[in-house]
Amino acid sequence: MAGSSRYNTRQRDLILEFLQTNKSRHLTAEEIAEGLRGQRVGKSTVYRTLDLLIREGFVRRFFIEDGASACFQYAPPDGACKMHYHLKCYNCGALFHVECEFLDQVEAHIFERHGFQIDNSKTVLYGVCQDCRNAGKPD
Amino acid sequence: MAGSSRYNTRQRDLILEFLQTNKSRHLTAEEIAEGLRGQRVGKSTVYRTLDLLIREGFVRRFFIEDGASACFQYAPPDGACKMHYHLKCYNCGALFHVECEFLDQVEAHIFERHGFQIDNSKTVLYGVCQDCRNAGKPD
DNA sequence: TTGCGTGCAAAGGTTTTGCATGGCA
DNA sequence: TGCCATGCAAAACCTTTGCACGCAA
Repeated sequence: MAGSSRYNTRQRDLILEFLQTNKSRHLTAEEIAEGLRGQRVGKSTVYRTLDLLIREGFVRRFFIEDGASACFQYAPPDGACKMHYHLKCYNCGALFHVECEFLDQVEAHIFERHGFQIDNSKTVLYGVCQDCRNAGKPD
Repeated sequence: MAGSSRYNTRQRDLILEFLQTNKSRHLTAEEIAEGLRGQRVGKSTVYRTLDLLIREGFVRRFFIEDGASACFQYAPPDGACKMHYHLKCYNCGALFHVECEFLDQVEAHIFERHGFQIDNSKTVLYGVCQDCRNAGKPD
């Protein structure tokens, strides 16, 4: 279930469970390792397992505006996150899941008119969320 | 012209010129340094100059799907790239500049309906370009 | 001449890799 | 038991920083 790899291990289950529990967030490898502190999961294992889960399509990797480190998110092929776009506030870091027919139309339009097949599983739209705008412009 | 910094230096001119010459591409710091090889431009200077140009609004920084390194692109505040979206093929790396009223509509829609202000200067739509699709699915 | 900008090298942070050991099947 | 997965530490990589020197104004 956790993937088609040969063995199921305690560590892989823990990592996958942690990702599922936090499926609405973008997590760094550091945060995952930190969240599993005390449960004997090495950081290399976190990276290796994430690579595995990405290859198997259970996890997506994003590169966030800050740049330093990659972010990961649980998003199985048949899950809800397959079908929608992600908006990321670069001020507060909040992540929004938007199911929007406009975006679907754009996807179709870009495909028909410009010959480009957008992959929404790899795309994040950056901007500023309502709360941050209300709180005053970020500097 | 190259920015409001105190001094204009040979290195800064070279870097800016290289960025302008390649304005349709996403360049890594490495590629910029490489492109100026033999012209006595240190890599630290590339990074420092890019930071400066970003702060001054002449250059944008992107974080690309491959992940390892950041990409930079010349895009002055009054330039053409201000007004449109970028499509990046994650198979061949090609970058497309798309001016599309659909995208503007989506931007407006997301803003009105979802309260989120998309910043197209930070957003890149990932997918597969026509040539790569025609050449057969990437693996 | 002044002091910012540069280059080199070292430091800092993230991710990958090598190798012996542990644990799943 | 066989062999994949793990953990540690070292390596690899990108980016930033410290410091003395060079160069623009």
